[in-house]
Amino acid sequence: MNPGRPTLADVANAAGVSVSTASLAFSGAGPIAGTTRDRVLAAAAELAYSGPNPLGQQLRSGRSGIVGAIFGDQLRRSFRDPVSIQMLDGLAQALGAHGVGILLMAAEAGEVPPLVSRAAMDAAVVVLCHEPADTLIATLARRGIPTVVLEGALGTAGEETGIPAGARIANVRIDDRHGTERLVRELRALGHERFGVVALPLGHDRRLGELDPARHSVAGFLATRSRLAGVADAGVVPEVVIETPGSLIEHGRSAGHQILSRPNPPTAIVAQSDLLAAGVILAARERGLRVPDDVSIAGFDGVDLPWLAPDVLTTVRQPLAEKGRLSGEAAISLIAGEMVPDVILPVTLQHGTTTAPPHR
Amino acid sequence: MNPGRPTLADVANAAGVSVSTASLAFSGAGPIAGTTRDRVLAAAAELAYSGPNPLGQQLRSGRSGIVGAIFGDQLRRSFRDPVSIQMLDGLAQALGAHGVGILLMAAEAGEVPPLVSRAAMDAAVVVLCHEPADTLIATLARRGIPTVVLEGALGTAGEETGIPAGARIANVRIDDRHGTERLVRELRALGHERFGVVALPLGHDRRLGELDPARHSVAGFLATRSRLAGVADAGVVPEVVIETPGSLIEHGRSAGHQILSRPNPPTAIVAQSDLLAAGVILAARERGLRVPDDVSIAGFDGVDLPWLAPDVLTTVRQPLAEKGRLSGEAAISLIAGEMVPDVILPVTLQHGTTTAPPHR
DNA sequence: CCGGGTGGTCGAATCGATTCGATGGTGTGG
DNA sequence: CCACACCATCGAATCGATTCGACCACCCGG
Repeated sequence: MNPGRPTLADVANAAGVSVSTASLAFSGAGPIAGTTRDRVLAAAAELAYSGPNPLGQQLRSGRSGIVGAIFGDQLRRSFRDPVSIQMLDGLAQALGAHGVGILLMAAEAGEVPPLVSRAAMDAAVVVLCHEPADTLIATLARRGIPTVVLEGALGTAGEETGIPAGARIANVRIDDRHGTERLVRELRALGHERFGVVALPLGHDRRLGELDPARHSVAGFLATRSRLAGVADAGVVPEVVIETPGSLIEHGRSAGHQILSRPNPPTAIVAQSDLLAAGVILAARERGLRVPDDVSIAGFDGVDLPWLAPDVLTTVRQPLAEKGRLSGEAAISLIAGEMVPDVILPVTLQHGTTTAPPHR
Repeated sequence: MNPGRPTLADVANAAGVSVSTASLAFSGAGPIAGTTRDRVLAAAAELAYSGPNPLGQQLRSGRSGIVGAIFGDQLRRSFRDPVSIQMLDGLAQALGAHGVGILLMAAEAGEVPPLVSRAAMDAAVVVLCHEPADTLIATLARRGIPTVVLEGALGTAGEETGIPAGARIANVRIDDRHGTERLVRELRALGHERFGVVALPLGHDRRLGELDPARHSVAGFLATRSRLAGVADAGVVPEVVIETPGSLIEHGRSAGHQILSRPNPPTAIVAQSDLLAAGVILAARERGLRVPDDVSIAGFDGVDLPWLAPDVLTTVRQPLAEKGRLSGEAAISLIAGEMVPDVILPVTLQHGTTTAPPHR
């Protein structure tokens, strides 16, 4: 401890009042005479006392004033995707408005970072971006920390996941299934019949390449991952599905090359994120293919990609900052002990210049 | 407070030992019989006690296990620049290795966010990216919080800035002045004589346009902002300096258009960041200018810009993750009460395809 | 057989604040 | 002039853990 730093008791002493009175002078809770308060504040200034020690307040109140935000990868990678950042920004705004801080944590590859099991938090927001998070959530639940799960698996509520029954968990997600379905239906309406899909990571193994048939059948994949269940809903079975290690441009680029180097490649490529789609577009450009004349490419998220000019990506826009804000408010409500209903945010189709009828 | 959550006292009670013994069972500090420890742990499991309450530990130890990271803008904007993110990633790694968490704070336009004056932190890292931060640093100093300042003004140590004398402050910066000088010298060696400069924000007002002569003369500007003092060191007085509201692609693009639309524009444009330089390149492309044949463009930072292909930016690379790591370690040392010497990291010139001899 | 050392346990103080109930004093209304 | 009420202040308990010094019993060596 910083030795010699004055405490409230020192200030009270110097001001000639009791500790409880000095406390009132700072908190303003309870009646106190103006002259007394001034005397206390003067004494505080004299001693260079910079206000009540937050640790004492926290122990007393049982609140740390902190919400943990847990991301599913190294920050360097998570934050290269504007999706995470816009989310985080919305979250920061909502929590900041309540004077609550954000404790940043990165959970690589399904590990549970020590901070998750040890740090003081009033609530947690799990932002894994499409990775399973059961052990993480179970750890938080065991600690009794209310948790907001973003885009979590559908059956988060106490199943055989090791998550205790009474856990206070709120879910926030977007209607990605419908969004994808509408996108794919439009592509079909344009005349496309053969599709390629570039998918976000399906597990913790982070591989790049065609769907591993030993672990996921195309059908099973379409059934379990809601963002792409919409593909099946639109009546499409993709010719090829490439799994990527993350939502980054270079992964999309590699996947794009893999798809476009096939003999007679699909005429439409649906990527599970905008960055992946941007990578596919770069790959197409590198192969001398014109977008959308030779191949249509669509993304998902609706983030700004100014450098993609002159192309404007056709995509499904989700309200990212809004999602962050709602998560923050859900966390605040959970802390206040309120029940929080699950939220499903709508998405909107956004037409760009990267999709068109197939060339024949 | 979460009512009914068991405390160490409850566990001790259930195990039939004293509180102090129960504490030893968890912390492992001090002698304890194996059988006793097992009994305590069993009782803990029985009661669903998930380990000592961090708030209690924190008060007792006087440590919160948290370091604040303060950024100079909305997170949404700060984090669109890979510079901040790589820094943050290095910081997270260094702090994570010591079990210390990062509390994220955004300080817009010179304001001091409430968290800075109220939240519990053992140290702070101020990452303002070239904005003045005196009031912020003074606030932290008044609270007795040791602080690491990145790329701070040169005279941070207790001047007439309102920063108390005994403040424990460490500075980490890069040798940007030399880096810029070397870059500009190379451009001159290539034959360039007329330069344009795209600058990062100079104050809190965040304007876009030519240097406001009422507030900064070109000479004064070159003298005070170290990253560009190097331009003067190289013996160059730029023909035009455009001030931007931030390090973003679109700002660089606007600035680029402003410079390139002049009659007889400069042959070389030096941007104070890679994102700004990328924006200038986009502007040049939009105007039908060839880079580097018609205009040479250089940046600063050395971040990956895969989407700029086929161009590869000529730039000055700074070790960003390393800078973050060192800042984290500096913070840890400060917390431990050690003195931390200022650090100046070297930069390296990185040749790309965006600079060449001027066209005549 | 006795004394010293030691390993294990416990009680109590401590960290820094908040808050409740009690007390004393003053002012006002009847 | 008395009594009631209310305002300001204070003392003490409390939040949940850590840690220091005391203590007890046991073991071992002399």
